[in-house]
Amino acid sequence: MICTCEFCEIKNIFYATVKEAELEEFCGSRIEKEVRAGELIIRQGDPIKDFIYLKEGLVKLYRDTPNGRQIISLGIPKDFVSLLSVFAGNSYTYSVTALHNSIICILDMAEIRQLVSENGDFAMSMIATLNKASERILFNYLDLNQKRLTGRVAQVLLYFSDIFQSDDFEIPISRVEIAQLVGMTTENVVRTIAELRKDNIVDAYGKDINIKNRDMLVKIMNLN
Amino acid sequence: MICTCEFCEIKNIFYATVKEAELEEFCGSRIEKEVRAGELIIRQGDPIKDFIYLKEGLVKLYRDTPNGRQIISLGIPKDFVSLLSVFAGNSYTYSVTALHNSIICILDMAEIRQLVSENGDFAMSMIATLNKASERILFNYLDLNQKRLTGRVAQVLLYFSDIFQSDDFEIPISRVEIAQLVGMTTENVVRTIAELRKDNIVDAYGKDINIKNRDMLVKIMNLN
DNA sequence: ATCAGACAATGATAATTATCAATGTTTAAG
DNA sequence: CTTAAACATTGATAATTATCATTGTCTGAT
Repeated sequence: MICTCEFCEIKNIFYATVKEAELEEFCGSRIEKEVRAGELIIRQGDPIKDFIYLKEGLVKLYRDTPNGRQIISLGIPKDFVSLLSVFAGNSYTYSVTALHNSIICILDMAEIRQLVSENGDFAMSMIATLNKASERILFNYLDLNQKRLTGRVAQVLLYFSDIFQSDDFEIPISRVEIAQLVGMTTENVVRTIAELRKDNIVDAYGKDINIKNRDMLVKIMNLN
Repeated sequence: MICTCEFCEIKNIFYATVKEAELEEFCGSRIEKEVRAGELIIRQGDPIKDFIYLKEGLVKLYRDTPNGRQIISLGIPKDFVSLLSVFAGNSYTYSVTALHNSIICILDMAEIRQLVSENGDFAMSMIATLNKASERILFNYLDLNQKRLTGRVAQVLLYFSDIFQSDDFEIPISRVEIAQLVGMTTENVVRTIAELRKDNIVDAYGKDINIKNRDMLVKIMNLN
């Protein structure tokens, strides 16, 4: 047996739905790959041949337009990095780059398609997962757009706090990238974080963040 | 045979993928319903029991939050009105209301699920369609957020022009709804349209719009 | 037909955010 | 270890957008 990752989401879908023989065949053709922080995993415009799953690490999904770069979302372990457009189009409409050193699992898209076609339960799980992920991204955006800058920054900080399960963490992206993620200028990201520091709501030295007053930060997120 | 709509998207998926007997059974259990302009089709929070397809007319998908209402997208004929969250959650995360008198086709969600499970080709088509629709909505939002107010209004007007295949049409939504669709205030929607009129780019009397200088309108959409 | 409530329009003003400029700091490549 | 490039910071200012106030207009229910 080649698939040994205990908590692999895809494998779990399989276990629930696929015969043992299918699983082995499938696992045999997958490629596990280490990527370094900063390394490009998917390039916007590239043909979609693989289905990519994030085993370990942290990545950003973003797109470049004539008007600048927008970060669409971050991917954490167990996320399908291929999610938008994999079943819809021929080429990727966004890029993916590793933020931390990461391990990705590369599956053949044709095989995934075949599995969807042949295995109804697998298809259902796949639809549900993709549906959930794209809804989360969309609604997150809708939420952001109702907020002012302070609220957006608060939301980002609380998001990271949630990912790292701590009030004390290192922001995995630069100020520039925060700006691209929430749709504001870099200068205003800096200023807003400085404000939060002055108001004693967070400690912030560069990328090190400590949330000192979570209740207030949540209030700011909701009111602005 | 009960399914007689010549251009039904769902039926077409079936034809390509489903046995004749399945199709008849399925069609037998569908309900076709007329809804009047203004009528609520799906209420945010309601349990998801049906899968709804728009045969005729125009609808809006929107959600209400503590900070106000946001229109997520408009649905046109052949759109799946149930798209976000149908396969992901138990209840609708958004509402749907008819803008024009419309005809919807109501299918049993359990039957759709069963078909996905039993019929791989159907599953593939379903994934592709949902994937495409949610990507369109998301990227449309990302586009909007890079634009200033003038650009957003220009984009909306061109969008309607595209739906109605004419430079001369009646906006199907109010100024208030345009504001909810593109994330700006009603006052600024009014002002922006007034600007476009003064600059001789559109004629606008109430809901009647005539695009007089399409090239310029496209430029405004792209530059702002 | 009329009347309340929603919608539309416009101006004045305030609040928010972006832009521009300048300078300090960190980081990665050689 | 050094150095250029990217990143971060801050202030001043301009541009954009929202808010508030007021008035006019349309529309659907009685």
